[in-house]
Amino acid sequence: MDGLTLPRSARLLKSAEFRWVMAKASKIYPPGFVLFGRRLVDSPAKIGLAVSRKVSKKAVERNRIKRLVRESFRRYKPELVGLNIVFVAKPALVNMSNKQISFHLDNSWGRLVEKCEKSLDG
RNA sequence: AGAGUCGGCCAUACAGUCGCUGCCCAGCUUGCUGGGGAGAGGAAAGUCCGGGCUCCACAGGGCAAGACGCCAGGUAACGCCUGGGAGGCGUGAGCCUACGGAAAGUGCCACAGAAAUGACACCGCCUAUGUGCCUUCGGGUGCAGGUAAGGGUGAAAUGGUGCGGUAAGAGCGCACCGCGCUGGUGGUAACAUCAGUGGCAGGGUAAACCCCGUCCGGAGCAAGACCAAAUAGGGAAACAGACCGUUCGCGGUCAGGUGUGGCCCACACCGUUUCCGGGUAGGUCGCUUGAGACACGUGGUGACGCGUGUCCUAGAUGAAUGACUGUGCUCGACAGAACCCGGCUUACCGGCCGACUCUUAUU
Repeated sequence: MDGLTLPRSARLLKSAEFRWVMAKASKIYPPGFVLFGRRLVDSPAKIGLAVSRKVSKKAVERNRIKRLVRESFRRYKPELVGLNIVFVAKPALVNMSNKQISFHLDNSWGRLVEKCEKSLDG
């Protein structure tokens, strides 16, 4: 069970960190959201969330999405070492159930890792 | 038992594992580990009112704009709440009311109707009055004139009913009701009620302009206070290498570093250090002890006030309160704190408690 925690050191907390990732990121587009990934040597896996009021005007909906993302990221964190990730939600997520969103998230982490490896080679 | 009214309360529950954010204690490597304990709502929402708090402005006062508008009270304050009055709805418990002014002025009111407010004579009614005609001398009828009782129109036609009165009628007179004025009585008041008096104001609309009265400086926690990298620029001080001159203020000459270049020359750039002030990223405070919660007592019809005791009950900031598993049932609605309170409004699966009303039946 080691490593399945989500301390603040595993979060992107500053706008500078967000800009650094977005500036030169590998992107994948699963249904309802976008993942930006960028490799940083000697860094733990880090995630930053961006769920704006454009996605939903209801705070409950936005919280629901963020909680699902954090939970999925927490479980897959050991496979994502050295990667800084930014999650950007889209309005389509509101109409999806918790199970659907979790399914798409769980499938996306691996694809993001592959994409980053490729861009590193190229 | 059924139907209903009002008030209050709850918001899937329990257990286990993992995860997140503050707080307290201990340890060390000072941001981690271990332990303990806490962690969304009745609306946290809409941001529609009122206040606290912060900064700015401000001698005093006025205008404008806006809100409010029966009376009294409660409150920090309110556009809120409580009690009362008036009007309306309901068999009732109860509920609803933007409830000041239309004899200050302006605007608007289709159509219909004879006439729409300085009212009006279409039909009808009248023959008392003036006059013409007819006459069987009873009267009949035209015109003038009188008449707002009746018909008809309209949202609205100078108050309603009855009696008297009259040529027919009319507040013309009278009684009761309505309205205005004056006074008495009850009530803090709104208002109620009684007596007198005037024959009687004249449609609606003020959530149309408006008039009267009351209240109101502006911006908001991204308020505001503090700490403070890197880079550029500002100010001050010290040190400015060697030599020469000096009127002791300084002046002159030669050097230094970095970059370009194979190198000399050359070209370009640069005083150094320390401190000060402003200030960006970032950080800290504001930030949860407060018009506070609960219990008891007490004053008040009540909103609420007072007294005593006990308690501390989220504080995030790229933004915490979640995930999984199991069990139970009525199968779980609307929905997530963001400086803090008091209200209003809107959303909502349902459940529980208390008081009361109506209908029916039984004893």
